[in-house]
Amino acid sequence: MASSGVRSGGAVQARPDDKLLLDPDEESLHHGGSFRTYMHHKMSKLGEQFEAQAADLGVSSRIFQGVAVHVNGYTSPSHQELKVLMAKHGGVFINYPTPTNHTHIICSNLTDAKIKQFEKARNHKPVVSPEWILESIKAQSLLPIAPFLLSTLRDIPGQQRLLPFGTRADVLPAKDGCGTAHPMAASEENPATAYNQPSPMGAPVAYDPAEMRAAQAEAARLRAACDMLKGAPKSSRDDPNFVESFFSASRLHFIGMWKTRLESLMLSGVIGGPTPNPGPGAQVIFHVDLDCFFASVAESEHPLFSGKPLAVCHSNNAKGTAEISSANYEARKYGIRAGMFMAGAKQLCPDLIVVPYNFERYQEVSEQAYKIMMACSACVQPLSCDEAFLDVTGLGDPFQLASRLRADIQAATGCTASVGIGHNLLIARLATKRAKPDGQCHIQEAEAASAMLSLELSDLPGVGWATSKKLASLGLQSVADLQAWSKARLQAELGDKTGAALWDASRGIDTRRVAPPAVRKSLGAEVNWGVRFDSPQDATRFLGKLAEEVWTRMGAAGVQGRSLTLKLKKRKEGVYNPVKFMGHGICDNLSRTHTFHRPAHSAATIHRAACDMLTSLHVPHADIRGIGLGMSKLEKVTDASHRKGSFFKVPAPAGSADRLPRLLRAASDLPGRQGEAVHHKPAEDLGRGMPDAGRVDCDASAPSAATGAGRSSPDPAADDDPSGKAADLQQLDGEDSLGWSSNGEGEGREARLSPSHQELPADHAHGVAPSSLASEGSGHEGPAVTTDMARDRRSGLAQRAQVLASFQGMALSQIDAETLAALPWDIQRELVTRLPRNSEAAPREGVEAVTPQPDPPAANRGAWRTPGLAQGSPVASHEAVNVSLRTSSIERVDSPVVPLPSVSKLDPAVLAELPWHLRRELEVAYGPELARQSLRGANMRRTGRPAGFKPGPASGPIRGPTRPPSRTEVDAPHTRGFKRGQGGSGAEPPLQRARHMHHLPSSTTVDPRVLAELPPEIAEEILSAFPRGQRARLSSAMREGARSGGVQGSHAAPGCRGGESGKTRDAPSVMNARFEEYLDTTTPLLHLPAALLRACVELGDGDGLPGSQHGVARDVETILHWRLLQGLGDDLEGVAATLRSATRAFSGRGCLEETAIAVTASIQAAAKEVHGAQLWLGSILN
DNA sequence: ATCCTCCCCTAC
DNA sequence: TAAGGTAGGGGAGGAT
Ligand SMILES: Nc1ccn([C@H]2C[C@H](O)[C@@H](COP(=O)(O)OP(=O)(O)OP(=O)(O)O)O2)c(=O)n1
Ligand SMILES: [Mg+2]
Ligand SMILES: [Mg+2]
Repeated sequence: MASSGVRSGGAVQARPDDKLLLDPDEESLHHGGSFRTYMHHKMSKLGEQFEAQAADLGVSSRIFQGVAVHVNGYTSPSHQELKVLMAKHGGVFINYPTPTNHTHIICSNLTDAKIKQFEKARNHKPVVSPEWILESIKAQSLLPIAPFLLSTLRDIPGQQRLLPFGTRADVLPAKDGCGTAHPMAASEENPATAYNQPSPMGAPVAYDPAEMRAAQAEAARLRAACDMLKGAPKSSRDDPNFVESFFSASRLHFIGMWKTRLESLMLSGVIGGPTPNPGPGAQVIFHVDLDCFFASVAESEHPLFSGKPLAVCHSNNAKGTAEISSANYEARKYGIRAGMFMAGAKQLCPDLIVVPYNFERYQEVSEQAYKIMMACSACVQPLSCDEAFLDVTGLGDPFQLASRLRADIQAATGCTASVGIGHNLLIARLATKRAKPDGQCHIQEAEAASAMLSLELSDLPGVGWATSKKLASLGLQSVADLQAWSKARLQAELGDKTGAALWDASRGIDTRRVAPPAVRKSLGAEVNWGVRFDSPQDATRFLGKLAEEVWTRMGAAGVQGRSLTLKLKKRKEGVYNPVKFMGHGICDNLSRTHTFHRPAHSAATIHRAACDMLTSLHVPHADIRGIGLGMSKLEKVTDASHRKGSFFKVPAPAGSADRLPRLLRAASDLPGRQGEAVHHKPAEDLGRGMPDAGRVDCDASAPSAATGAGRSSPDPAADDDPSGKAADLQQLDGEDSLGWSSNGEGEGREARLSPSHQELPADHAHGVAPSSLASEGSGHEGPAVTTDMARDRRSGLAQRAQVLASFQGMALSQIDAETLAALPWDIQRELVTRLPRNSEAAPREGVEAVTPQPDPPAANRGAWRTPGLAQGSPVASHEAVNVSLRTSSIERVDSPVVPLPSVSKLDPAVLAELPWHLRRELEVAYGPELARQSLRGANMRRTGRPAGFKPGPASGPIRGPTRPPSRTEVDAPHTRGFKRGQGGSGAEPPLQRARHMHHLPSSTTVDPRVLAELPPEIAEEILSAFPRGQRARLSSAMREGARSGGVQGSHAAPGCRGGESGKTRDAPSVMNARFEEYLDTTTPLLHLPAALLRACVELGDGDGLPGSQHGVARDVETILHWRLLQGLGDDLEGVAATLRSATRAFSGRGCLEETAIAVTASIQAAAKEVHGAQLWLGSILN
């Protein structure tokens, strides 16, 4: 199978962290490694093991006293055997070398890669063959190493790398299979690849003192000018906006969120989307990676730095625990690595130049590099901000292509990139290692197998510290060892997948193909630095921030989620002082997951569930060192409500035009403001459809059902899927949103934004608002300016807030791509992160390909094939890949947009009662500020609860004693619902607010047996809501599943649906019409009793239900709603009866009976409220 | 067998 | 002083 990297999961290793217990203050600082730099721990741990082993074995001599060997690569005798021999004879065996912990390197055969590796070591040690050990033992004394030195290194170190023709080993046809003979030596074409004098054996040359002083001064200036950490409070204790300020300065946050940003940029057209992979067969793969990316950016902007040891880091404190983010290759000669503490780095190189981060620039460079890569090949798989796979099969000579690519990247960005070339992803990736820095390397298929033998196990992608250790414990030290094991044995030891992946990887086998970024499966936010809580309320508050963050990101991504995970780091017993300043130190990691049976629908919902989980984990607040929230079981937001158009952006049809404004006015006490309606630009609107925004379908004949466009001419009878549900359901398991489609027809239909013909006003780049929708009082109660904006504020860039405000309420797709591209980086980022991709309300004008673009595949696939562009600038190349595309914008110019009042003007109570999709819309438009406002509403109303209702904890949604972890938790939430129904007759506030729309359960979650038990007309209604294929499947499953005859005959086969339903007329189409009606009920709040909805929500959230029962719970809810649709909404007893009958259907299968009973009671109790609720709502709305 | 939860591991 | 995030793969073990 695909051997995408080897991973070992589940293995409970003794982490380096765990053992520090030697040191009461956890890891000891003088080791100089970061928490992530396990090397030291690894080494001491193994040293201990060794000592124990030696003791066991009994030391038989002291021949190797004072000798510490590190065995490199495959040897004979084996790694393990040498280890034993050393142990027996008084030597030390070092698994993980540092410049100082060993005296000799033992090695059987030298490869280029190894030489390179040795060269990089600060003080290289003699490299000796294993015979030295064997012979010494034989002689019973330590023999001189001279005769055993490996010949290649016996001469002047580094000398053998000076190859003829003055070119680097990695760009030349080389003995080691590195490089492909090519007439155009890279050195000619690209000076960057020309040989650079390396300092021999990595011993750093002396630097010019004057230059060095100048460089240090420049670095100091940069650090002083960097306001990233200036004067900011530093922990959760003292910074109320800690989450924001932390993220804005976190490098790991930056690289972690990068993919999300790229995806959005692709969607928005700023960066073109990728195209399908060519079919099966031999492929040529590039792995492109910028050299020491962050450091390189600094070097390129300050040439003074080049050639001097440089690192990117927040702090220059030579005793500190700030982490190195990236070190240039000069610094690496000293052993400096990413992740290292500054203290350790300065120890290795006191003259290290330290520069601060420049995230804006990294983003720019990354984008430029991606544009160039996509111009090279349209088939690009992004891996990270500085790294991607390219499929360049059939695009010409790989070596030349790579040279060109690297040259272009360097020309455009000032940063060098290296390219690994191989016949599969694994080989390409390994080749990059050899190529670096600033080189390229082609490992030919024929030499791949032998190339593998020169690798360390940890060179295999996916083999990290724990896996190496595990393998070592199995006696596997080298790739050759690995190859000697059978796949079955590896699988038995390491698990099925891991074993197979290792087996493949050790042979250079990798069946993956360059692929589009997969649909995201989870989304989370966590903070494990600076987290210190003084009270449980602190923790709860913090969780609130995280909940908002997660909720906001979900909105930006257009997803909902059903599974929430809380992650906690709990200070380990006995560890009080993390070595790292404000770090988490040694912790136990805990997590708890909560599954909603329907997607969480507000920040408050998320917060509440999170608080419950926090409580249930029983971690004292003072012990919490890290905390995070993650959402999984994601679904694209395809709710029917979203296809109805947005109240806030759509030109309201006559008659209904004032509906929402009125609602909003009621909510905000603002006078109507239609007069100030904004006319935003008729820009290219790429994102029409909701989830598929990125896929700009040029095929004019393609039905736009998915985008809801078809609904403008509703003709239920004519359409088998009038409700559009089919489209929705398909989207749920839809491909991706980037326009990669695995069916190759994407060729020639690949659509990108054409550069706008409208000239962008120069001011745009300088932050002048493109629209007049500036919020009044954009001062402190202005638009939601979140997370990264905190930095801007501190920077005094208030202007940015205005720019952002001007985009408020717009969808990404509505913003002209050039406009977006011209904006400053962080504004772009903010927009891309915070705005919804699409305006659900966008007028449904067509997107037409101006030119059909019957591009020949090769041209479309890039490689600068486009005539006239062969020498073009990268930008030109990029444009060449674009397919001209224009969006006709009918009536857009005149579309009035309802202006949004400032958040603080919104009445939380009204917010709380809005149908969730409306609230969601507002939240997406406003950003997290609105979520906060909603939260206020929820809390406010909660405090107003009637006496007798069990109050929650003082300051937050934490509830009392929580459910036991495993079983019988089923009744906890239902009990809650029941109690609420009983006691909360009057003003009992809804914790979850009313929603009027519901997902139809996916057909796979509708149990046919349940359907079969239902009254025929209900079952029929439900069936009819599914698209034909699923309907057929369900109904046949239903017929088979139904044992008793009653329902059997009443459901016709798909073809003659309704024919036998016995119900006089064309039942389905009537029902469909009803369904349409339902969907068109834009303000169901007016029609459905709020209390009833609330009761549904009680059931709807299904807190804590075992996953297997969620589908059933959904069914119950769906049924309830169908009954409401049938006009039974006022007949509460009837609804309750329906529910009871559904309950009967479920009972005996051991689920939900209690739930249903509880909800029924709840509904009955709620009935009393209905009248009052209607009056209340009515008063609000009029 | 398959799913679910709670981890662990890896990569950037 | 200093910003140790994010997402996916995968295993163990229990529930169904
Ligand atoms: N532990 C890490 C690893 C990476 N990065 C950031 C800084 C890097 O510059 C960037 C890219 O990661 P790479 O692994 O590609 O490392 P470099 O590009 O710095 O070096 P190389 O030349 O080895 O690719 O990600 C980081 O901050 N911390
Ligand atoms: Mg890199
Ligand atoms: Mg990289």
